[in-house]
Amino acid sequence: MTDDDFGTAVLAWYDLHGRKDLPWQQGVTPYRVWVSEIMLQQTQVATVLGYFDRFMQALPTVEALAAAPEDEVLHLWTGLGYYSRARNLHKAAKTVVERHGGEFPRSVEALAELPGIGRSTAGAIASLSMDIRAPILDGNVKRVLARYTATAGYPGEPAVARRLWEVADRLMPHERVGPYTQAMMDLGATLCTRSKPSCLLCPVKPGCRAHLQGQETAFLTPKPRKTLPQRQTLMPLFVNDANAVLLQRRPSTGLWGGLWGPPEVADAAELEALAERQGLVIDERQALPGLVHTFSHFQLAIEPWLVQVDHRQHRVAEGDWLWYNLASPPRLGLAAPVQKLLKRAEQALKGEPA
DNA sequence: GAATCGTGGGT
DNA sequence: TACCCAAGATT
Repeated sequence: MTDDDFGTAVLAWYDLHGRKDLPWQQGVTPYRVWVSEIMLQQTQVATVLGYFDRFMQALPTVEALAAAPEDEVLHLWTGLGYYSRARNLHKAAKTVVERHGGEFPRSVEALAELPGIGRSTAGAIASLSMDIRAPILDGNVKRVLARYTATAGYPGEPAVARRLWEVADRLMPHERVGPYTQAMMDLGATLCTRSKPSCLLCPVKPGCRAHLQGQETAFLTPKPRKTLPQRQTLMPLFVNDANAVLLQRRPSTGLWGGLWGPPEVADAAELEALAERQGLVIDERQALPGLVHTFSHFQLAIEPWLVQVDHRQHRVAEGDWLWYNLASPPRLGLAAPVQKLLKRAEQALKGEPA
């Protein structure tokens, strides 16, 4: 197959078998495509389906997003993970409104200057919503191209990535760039899967070096793994008589950046000291069942304590602290395990067994 | 170049 | 079960 044949075959396959009914493919605009692409970074389509429409309904335009409080944006992102994506999205929206008059810049280079938009996401936005010829290189496309060219090596290595970008650029047609971009992702997602690829149905099988060698699953080279470090933390859930839990805004960098959560302490003594500092008089406390959460790069053991405090004694927390009312929760960002903890605290307060 | 950043699904 | 890793970007 020639390079031209590749694009032609991929597009013909897309017209018959590509996905055209995803929410962000309806009423295509740079804003909708941008939000979807950010949500889809390292996140499966099925997961994003539960977030995209709700986000768009709450913040239909880049102006609405730019004007929204950060807590609202993080609230809409709650449970989706990689929360810096949401903060960067918010920041980029403000830039688009304030510096570009509410219009997205119409080049990959300018798009990639916005926070949270790298080369691949910029290529996706440009090709899908602006008809600009710019390739993408996400997990799906990496796999398709690594197999098609039998490119060995872990793509995290810059030399391998550089080579795949060259291939991506060389094989991209000059017409119908939007459908082509969508087609490449669909090909990787539905046919050229990590295990058991459906080569029989593949439009570019005649030119696929990996298939010709019978070595499809030898690509991609997997990421080298290390053993997960273990961490441990104590999370006191201070509850007042109104069934509100004391939460603290976490720093914008690091784990769960910008979200709200229970304070973290190393031991019981530190818990006492924290209560003292906040003017909280402890009525009673009990340990709730522990929680072990596995992240990509470490494992965290959370020991939650339910600590009921005397409402007549405490003063209202301010600044980075707030009382989170379980009955009427405010709109702010919570990490998934924190949501789980709050639910657990609510049950314990109702007297239900843990 | 290596670490960091979440959560959920597939094998 | 224990890994792998998904429409990656940033530091």
